[in-house]
Amino acid sequence: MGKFKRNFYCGDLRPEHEGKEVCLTGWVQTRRDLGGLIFVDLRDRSGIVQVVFNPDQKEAFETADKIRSEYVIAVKGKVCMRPKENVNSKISTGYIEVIGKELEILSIAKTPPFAIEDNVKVDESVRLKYRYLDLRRPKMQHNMIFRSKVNKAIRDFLDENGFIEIETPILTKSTPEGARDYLVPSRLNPGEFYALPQSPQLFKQILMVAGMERYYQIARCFRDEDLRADRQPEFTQLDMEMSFVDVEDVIAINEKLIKYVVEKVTGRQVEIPFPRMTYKEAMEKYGSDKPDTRFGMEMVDISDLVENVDFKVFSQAVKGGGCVKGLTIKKGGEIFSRRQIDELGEKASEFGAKGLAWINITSEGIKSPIAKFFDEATLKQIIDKLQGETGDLLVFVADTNSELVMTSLGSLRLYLGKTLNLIDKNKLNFLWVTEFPLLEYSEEEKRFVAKHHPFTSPMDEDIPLLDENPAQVRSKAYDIILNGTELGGGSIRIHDAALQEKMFKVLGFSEERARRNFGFLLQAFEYGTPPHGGIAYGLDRMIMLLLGLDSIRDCIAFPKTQNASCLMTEAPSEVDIKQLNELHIQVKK
RNA sequence: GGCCCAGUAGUUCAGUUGGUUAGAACGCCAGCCUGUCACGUUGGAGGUCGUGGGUUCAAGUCCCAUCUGGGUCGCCA
Repeated sequence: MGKFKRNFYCGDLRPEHEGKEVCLTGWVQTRRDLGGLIFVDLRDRSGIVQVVFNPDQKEAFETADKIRSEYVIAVKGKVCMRPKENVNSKISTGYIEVIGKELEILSIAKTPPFAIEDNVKVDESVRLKYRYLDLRRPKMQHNMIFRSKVNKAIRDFLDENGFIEIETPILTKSTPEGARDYLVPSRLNPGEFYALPQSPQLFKQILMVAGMERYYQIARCFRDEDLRADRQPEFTQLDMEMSFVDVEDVIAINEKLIKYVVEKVTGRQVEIPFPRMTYKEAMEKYGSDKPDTRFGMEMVDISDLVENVDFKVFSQAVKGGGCVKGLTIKKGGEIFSRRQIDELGEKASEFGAKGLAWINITSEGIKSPIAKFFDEATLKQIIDKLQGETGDLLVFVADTNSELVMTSLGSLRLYLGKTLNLIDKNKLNFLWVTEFPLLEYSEEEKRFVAKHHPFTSPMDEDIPLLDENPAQVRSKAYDIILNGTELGGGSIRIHDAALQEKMFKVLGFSEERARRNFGFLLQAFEYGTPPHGGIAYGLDRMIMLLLGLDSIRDCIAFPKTQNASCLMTEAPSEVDIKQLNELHIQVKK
């Protein structure tokens, strides 16, 4: 440290500090050299204040002549009111300025590749390479501070509610099912590997067996899958687990948690309880298991109306076990030209639909390539069911595969919501989606796989279906959705060893394989297991949404690129042959 | 693995049907300037046009391959 000790932050200075001798430290934002007078905007974490140097203080003035952008300096000076005509109302310290008396350069700086200011137009790869400069920008500092506050609020609430923060291993056991593991070779055990955790799932359940009752952790998780704007290979979960609870208990405490955290960090009011929707309802109305309820335009099923019409695309879809669903685009007929309606059809194809039928309700009557297939009464029934009015455009997807109808039309709904600006960005729409299917059939593996994970409990009344119709079994799983994004999900777990073994059997695990992969859990369950359940949130994603960011990378200090590399450290990189030898690893070239 | 977009000065971009010495803005450097805060003003420096190959008398521009960054589908229990 230099000669002076900081006693004030730049951004904190106000008229009330007039006359105070202060010592400031920070980075030079800009220097404005007027010849006989030098202005320096000094920046620290708190903000910016203007420091003036004039030739009366010869030594300081001469030093001020030398400083440049991003030099690190210490300034001793006096807080003065600015003359009225020189007030800068754009900055919070604009009524005052500091008359510099002494100046010390603590560190010189190369010219940065981009200006340290918000809204700077610079490619993200440049920002990532010089992340330490990017993080100096006020917006990024705000994001990091916000994130820290979220963490603190979470810890405060959970601590207050009897949760214990427990760390679980990073070097752990590879498990099949789910995402690809990151592997770590073992030096002491040739040919064997640890895996980095995809989540602390098994450990938190074991902690329940261990009698911890209420656990949480802000845990780093790793998944070796392709990246997205909201997906990083290493990410942070808020992980929770509770004993002696059912679905309602988990939901209740989590609503309180979210209310507490969001109100604490954003000041915005959150109404609880949150709305709920079953998986079935979500799929049928929104074509998604994470519906964005910030706008309407719900899907309407017209299968019953068109089962026997002449239009074979519709009737055969229904008869073949599928369905026909439609959306009402309010004033869509006025918004979209014929050509744009065709483009909408192309969009629908991209989303997997075989085609897009449409009915345009114009003031001159119905315009539609399919209307001729319906008698007057049926047409009226369809329009009535979709609450179509003059000017509206009704669009339909039909298929023998109901799920395809729902997901493609659901994607089209989202696309329309975005392009037609139907989404109110100021809303915070929390939503629970419940009663997820326990299993789904994997065409790739020719067997049932767990929709959530293999430890999720079936709903009690559906347990008998496990044998006869596994696809019908609903689970005690729930997702928490915010504005159409999955914030987190969890479930009540199976705590009965026999049921767990049955579950493995349905999943096609041999007893041997179940033992090999999860033996420790099954064994633990034999020693007195409380009913338990929990949830895990994608914390980065939650922070991204609360900050209104487009990318998760903007709330992670050192994120990775789409190639899962770090442009600053240049990881991953090749390693010394000596290291490989110690790890008993040979690289295939 | 598929599809789409981008890559030209430190940064953000322009660059015509292929044709002279590749431009602009901001930034940077130097001079002048005592009330600036997007300081002003005068002058100056700065380019393997992502990389490799090809077509051509001639390539930033056309073709092929490849690398990098971003978006997206698959994938993400």
